[in-house]
Amino acid sequence: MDSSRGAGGIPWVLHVDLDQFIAAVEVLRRPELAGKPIIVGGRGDPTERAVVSTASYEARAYGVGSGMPLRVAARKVPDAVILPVDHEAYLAASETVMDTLRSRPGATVQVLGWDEAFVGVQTDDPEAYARLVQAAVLERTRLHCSVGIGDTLVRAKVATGFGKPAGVFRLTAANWLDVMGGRPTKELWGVGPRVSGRLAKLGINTVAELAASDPRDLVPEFGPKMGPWYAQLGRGDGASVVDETPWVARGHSRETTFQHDLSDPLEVEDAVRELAARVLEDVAAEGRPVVGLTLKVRYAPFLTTTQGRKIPETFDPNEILAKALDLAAGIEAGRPIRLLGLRAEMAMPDDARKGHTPTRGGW
DNA sequence: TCTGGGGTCCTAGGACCC
DNA sequence: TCTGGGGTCCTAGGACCC
Repeated sequence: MDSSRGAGGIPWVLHVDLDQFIAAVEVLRRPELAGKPIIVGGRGDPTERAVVSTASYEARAYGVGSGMPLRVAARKVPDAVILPVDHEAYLAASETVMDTLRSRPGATVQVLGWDEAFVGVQTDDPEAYARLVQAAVLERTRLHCSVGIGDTLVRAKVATGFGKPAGVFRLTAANWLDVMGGRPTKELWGVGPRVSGRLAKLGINTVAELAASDPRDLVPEFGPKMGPWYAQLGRGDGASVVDETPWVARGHSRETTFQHDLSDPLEVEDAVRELAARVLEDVAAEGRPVVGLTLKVRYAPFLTTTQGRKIPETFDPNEILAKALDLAAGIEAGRPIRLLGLRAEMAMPDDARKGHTPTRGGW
């Protein structure tokens, strides 16, 4: 979008990713934890239904990782320090990091999450620039980060993994296949276990095989958009412009996993009311009308269903609550419920960033 | 290993219209 | 009567990311 800013040099994409971010923030305020296996998740109680948000490298050595049930993690690392998630602390640290990235003249910054961002910059020495960024972030926040350098967003993102921890790695069209070609497709950003399994059924197991595939051959399996997108991903190609247009939320949702499955309809209704109140708080802060509602229900043990409805634009909390309760009337009576979720979709402003690239989860 | 919480986007199929 | 061919909107579900 804007490649004319800053000093001379070639445009590069940097992907900056904080190392074990959440665990590192916890160590900053409790230095005595340095070097110990730290697991952050839920309310910090390993007897509850919750999962791991982040584990320190010391805990990862025992096989603990993000998304693992807290109970299982605690069993694997008996002497782990288990801490509750503290969103505010991570958000504050994140904002300081992003500020530091933006403060460099000519840099465009696209935030992907608490602990990572793309930085667009023009320079003849991207490695030197990356080291400057690392030093600046370390000085300002005492946090270490790794930096991937690429000629596309995808290559920069994938490159970061080779730089961890606290390193720098460059991936371009010139070395993409040398580095990635022999690796399984699952290592690509946007290819998970399902898609890699479906690719394998087509005889495509490695990145090189995906890169060499004809996009048209993937359409019957993946559809007109995702088929060609996966082929492009295999080559590491795609967008190369960092888009700093502020992100606009499409909607807000809240969900709760109950520590004990709910069977009483009155308890269910209370839970829906509470979810609605929390969702409406977030929506009200946006100042945009609600145009749709979706209720998610997980019946024990794991059967999840969703029910959604478009609604006429409204700001009225009572109306929205009434529609949410309407949806909840579709819940099967007497069947134990493990999770309830409510999502409100909001009207989008005309100038919001469009999804010009089919990706999920942030850009 | 018995699975959070907050997001995004894509796809398929049905309804409906001309 | 043995049954067109789009186009659009909506909903449910799937997949992935941090």
